Amino acid sequence: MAISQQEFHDAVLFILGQIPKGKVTTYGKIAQLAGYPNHSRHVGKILSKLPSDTSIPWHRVINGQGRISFPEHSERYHVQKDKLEHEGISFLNGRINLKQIGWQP
DNA sequence: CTTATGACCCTGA
DNA sequence: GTCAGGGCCATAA
Repeated sequence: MAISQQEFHDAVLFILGQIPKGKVTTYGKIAQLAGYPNHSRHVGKILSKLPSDTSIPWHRVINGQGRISFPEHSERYHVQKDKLEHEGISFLNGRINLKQIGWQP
């Protein structure tokens, strides 16, 4: 029996729920914690399929460069940035200091 | 089967 | 610090 992708999906959602308010993490980190180190892209894929009314804090996920993985002109970028700033996370030149507010289990 | 795409990551220049 | 190249894996055509 092949590895269940449902497990990966659930693991990602569970990990997202563990991220404390005011902290952020990266796609690769989530994939790693879920047990699939090389599935960073799939994390984003899962998030892209989440409904807009979800209670999952998807906005606490950014890329390894400390940047939001959306073009600055896009609507999603501003939504995520607004949510993060609302939690007290500060942006410096469009970037987040992962050293400071990067979540570590 | 091969290509193309995607909310990515690591390394080297 | 930024940028480009290669790698990674699942899905769609």
